[in-house]
Amino acid sequence: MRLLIADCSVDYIGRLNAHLPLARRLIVVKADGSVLVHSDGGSYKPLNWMSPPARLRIATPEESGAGEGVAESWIVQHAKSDDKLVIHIHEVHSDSEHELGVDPGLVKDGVEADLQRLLAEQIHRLGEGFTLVRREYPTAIGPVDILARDATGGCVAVELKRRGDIDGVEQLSRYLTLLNRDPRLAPVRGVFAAQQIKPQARVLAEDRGITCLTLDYDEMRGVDDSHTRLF
Amino acid sequence: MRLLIADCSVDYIGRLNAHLPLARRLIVVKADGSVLVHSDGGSYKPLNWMSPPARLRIATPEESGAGEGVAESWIVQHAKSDDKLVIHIHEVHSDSEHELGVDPGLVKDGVEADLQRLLAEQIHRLGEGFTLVRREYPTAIGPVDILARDATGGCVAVELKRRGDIDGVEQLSRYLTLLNRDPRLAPVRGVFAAQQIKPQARVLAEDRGITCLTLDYDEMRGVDDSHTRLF
DNA sequence: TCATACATATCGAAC
DNA sequence: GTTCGATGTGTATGA
Repeated sequence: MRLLIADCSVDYIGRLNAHLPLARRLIVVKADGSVLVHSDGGSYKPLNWMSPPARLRIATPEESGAGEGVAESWIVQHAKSDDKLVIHIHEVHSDSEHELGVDPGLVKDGVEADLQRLLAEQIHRLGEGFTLVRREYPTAIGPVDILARDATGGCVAVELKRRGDIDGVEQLSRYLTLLNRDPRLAPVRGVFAAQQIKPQARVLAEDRGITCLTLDYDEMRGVDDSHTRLF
Repeated sequence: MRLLIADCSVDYIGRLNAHLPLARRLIVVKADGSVLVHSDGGSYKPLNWMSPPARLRIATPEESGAGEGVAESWIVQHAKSDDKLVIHIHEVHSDSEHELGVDPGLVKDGVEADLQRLLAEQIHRLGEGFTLVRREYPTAIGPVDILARDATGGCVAVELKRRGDIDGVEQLSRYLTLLNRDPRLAPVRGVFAAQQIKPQARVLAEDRGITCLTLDYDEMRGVDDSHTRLF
């Protein structure tokens, strides 16, 4: 990994054109050829970048047709498309190279898959007497997150989201339309379950006769003793 | 901006929990308190991060309950939520501070707005004899990208995307439902136009009687002479 | 390789 | 402030 602090102007030419005027910035060149250009603010998204795999070529200012004051021009070419990042470096304030090695990678907990596993194990949270039919119940347009039966044996399709917005309700509606065409299942009720349900999504869901269920992940994880808080 | 190359383990505790085992990484601390943890690969997204505004506090290993070999523990606390990033630093290989100043910001050209402008100018791409009613036609649930009339005077609503997926079809369906309640417009047909339309989206669109139209942005831009390539 | 679904998304504009 | 829509979305997973 190479780290550069430099006064530079940057142009991206590809799916769109984007230009950065001359300013002092951080430039990161990774081992896979990807490049990030960061300012001292914003969030984790760089001002401009090139995705891997890419190749960095250093051109003279004459070759790149750069203007006054350019010491070096970097041309970062994406390996599989015409996307190109051109960095005109005016002045370098810091330049260093570091060996990092391969990263062991990130371990996540609390994503939708975890919610689904917990709700399947704690299916009673849907209501008294509910039983699990199966997770990822397959349909022609994709798998339903959870299929269950209520106390009276009626079929219930559950769409699970971390954050419940209008798209999730639409998705569940499509599944319900399909499932209700199956005489072995119909009538199928819908439950929209999420850690947080947006008001607009709740209105749409209830308008379509879909039940909304807010899930408390911490509480559900508390019941399941295989997890402990990290900090 | 502070740049650190260090052997570290990292934990994010917030909307979910995420853990990074001990390895050598780049740590960037920005002026607004945001922190990025990058490996020497992947893309522009850090392995772990904290969004601004945030505050960095350095704790002793005893205080943070860190294990063997930890020299310093950084606790990065988000200013407006309970999100927290904890970095246990084992060994520092490089540590530097740099003044960058405020960035003048990015100038973009060629996003969906341009695609919309081009299609409005080249409305014949919808079909022979089409005429533009207006762009951003207002409805109660938001503006329709383009409203047009076909050769027979029939009303046509166009939803425009760079990448056409199922969400775009749902969005257009909502507009069509609403527009068809207006007796001055009904019946209104739908056209789903995108640079690339996903198979799943195409199936759903055609199931709902919506016409799909794939747009060639380069060709449309070629007709329009107000754009020139930068490099 | 391609298609699909999820994400600590981020970012900007409209309201 | 919040919500909605776009993003050069990125990333993992499964067919």
